[in-house]
Amino acid sequence: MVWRMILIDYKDRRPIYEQVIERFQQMILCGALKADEPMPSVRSLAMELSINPNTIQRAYQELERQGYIYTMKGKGSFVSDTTGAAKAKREEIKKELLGYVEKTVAAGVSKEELLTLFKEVLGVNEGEK
Amino acid sequence: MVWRMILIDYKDRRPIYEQVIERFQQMILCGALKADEPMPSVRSLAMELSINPNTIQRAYQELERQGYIYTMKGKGSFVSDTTGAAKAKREEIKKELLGYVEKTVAAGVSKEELLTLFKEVLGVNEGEK
Amino acid sequence: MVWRMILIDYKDRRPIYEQVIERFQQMILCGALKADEPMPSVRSLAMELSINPNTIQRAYQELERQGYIYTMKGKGSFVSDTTGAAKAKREEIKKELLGYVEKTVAAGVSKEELLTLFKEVLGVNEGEK
Amino acid sequence: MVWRMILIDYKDRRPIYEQVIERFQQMILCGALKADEPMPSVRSLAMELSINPNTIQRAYQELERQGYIYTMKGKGSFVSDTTGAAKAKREEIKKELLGYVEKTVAAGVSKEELLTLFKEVLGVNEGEK
DNA sequence: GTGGTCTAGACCACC
DNA sequence: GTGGTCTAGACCACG
Repeated sequence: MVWRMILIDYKDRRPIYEQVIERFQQMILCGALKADEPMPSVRSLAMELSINPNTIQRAYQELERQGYIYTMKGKGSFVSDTTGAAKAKREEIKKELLGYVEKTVAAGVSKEELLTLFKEVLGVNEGEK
Repeated sequence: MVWRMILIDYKDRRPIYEQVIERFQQMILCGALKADEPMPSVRSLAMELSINPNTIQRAYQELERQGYIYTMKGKGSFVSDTTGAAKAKREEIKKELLGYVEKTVAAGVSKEELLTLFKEVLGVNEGEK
Repeated sequence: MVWRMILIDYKDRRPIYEQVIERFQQMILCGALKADEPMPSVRSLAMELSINPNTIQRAYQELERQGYIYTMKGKGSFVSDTTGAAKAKREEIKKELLGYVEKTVAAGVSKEELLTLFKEVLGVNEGEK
Repeated sequence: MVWRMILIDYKDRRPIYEQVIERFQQMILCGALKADEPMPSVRSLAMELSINPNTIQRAYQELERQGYIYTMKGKGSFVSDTTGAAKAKREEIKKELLGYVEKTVAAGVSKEELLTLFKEVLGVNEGEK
């Protein structure tokens, strides 16, 4: 069962359903969940996570709306083909990053300093020829 | 009047008082507001932003609790000396960045790709001939 | 219902929300409220004490910030595990005591006299034949 | 000038006039200020402490009401004879202590533990014969 | 049902 | 004038 990879952080300020959505997005985009693979049923996942089924239901609805999964009545939900969605996701990341950088720079951190931080976190040494 | 720099985004999901807090944190950390400078009074700022005084009050209390401002009863609130706090803030940014990068990588974006994005956003051309 | 133990003293100069905070701190630290036990809901406690829900809400937020309780959105607030916090609290008490003793001594009361007072109040007869 | 001993703590939550009152009470009770000695004038003390004269005025009024000083029109304020007041003060301390101890015990600290703390703070070794 | 945010308006103590 | 507290009542998101 892959679903054990879904972890709820109750200390997180974000609602549970949003955490579930994000986790599935990640698993689908990174290829851990392949296209047309079946999603766990709402009831079973809810039970496994000790969460209200309504919450899972809401997450699935949103995932379907965003095109990550599709639903076949009476059969269940399945992973969509998201080869095209990856590009959209990258644009989203860019946008998010931009907003974040703006805030950081506004707080008085120089761009050079920020870049150094990025490299440090990513573990990239560029000085090597 | 510097306070015109406080802008409320009603489309933002975050509560108003949190936006106010963040904005003042930025202005104080980047040096736009100097130590011992008076903050606008709760009532006046509330009126200027067309916001309830209680909301501003709450933001100020949190700013005081975090050490960004201090208040003298009957006189008003003033900017604290935060020369030392800047370092703590940078550590916080680092942590935030780390979490963000983890999420992005989890979604299937390679570290190299991410670094390229960073440089693009920061407008830094490093390897350039 | 344990909540009847919360008593508001309107003659007390301190604000209501602070009294509520202190009372719960005591009950949690002395073990009257066990970890993971549910706190009364904001609305119900407010009604029982004939107090505005906002005031209780403020107390709960502060208690959460101080780590005495945690809250699950839509479900309620619960008592945190504070086995470690007890030590910190004792240090705080020591500090408070020190300040108090300093003031008293500054007013001209001798240390010996003070100690006698302490014993009297605590009901301890130590040197007794 | 003895008045340099008056220190205002702006971080203290208590109002300034109350701090002034307490400080003078201490100095009078411990004998630093003798009976019939002149108090500093409202204006001069206000100027020295960079405080609004109204605040000093209020403190003096309260001190007079409590019998610590007396005022002669056109001449100024003077320290009262407070040999009898010392006893009253001690009773007040007892009461304050009692309330404090009650709170501490309510928080789960044992009486024995508290007494040990008291001795430690007071620097009294009683084990010696 | 729960907690979280916000408004409008009031009263207080302090300076 | 200032900040601090409280009330009454509303709306929202969450489970």
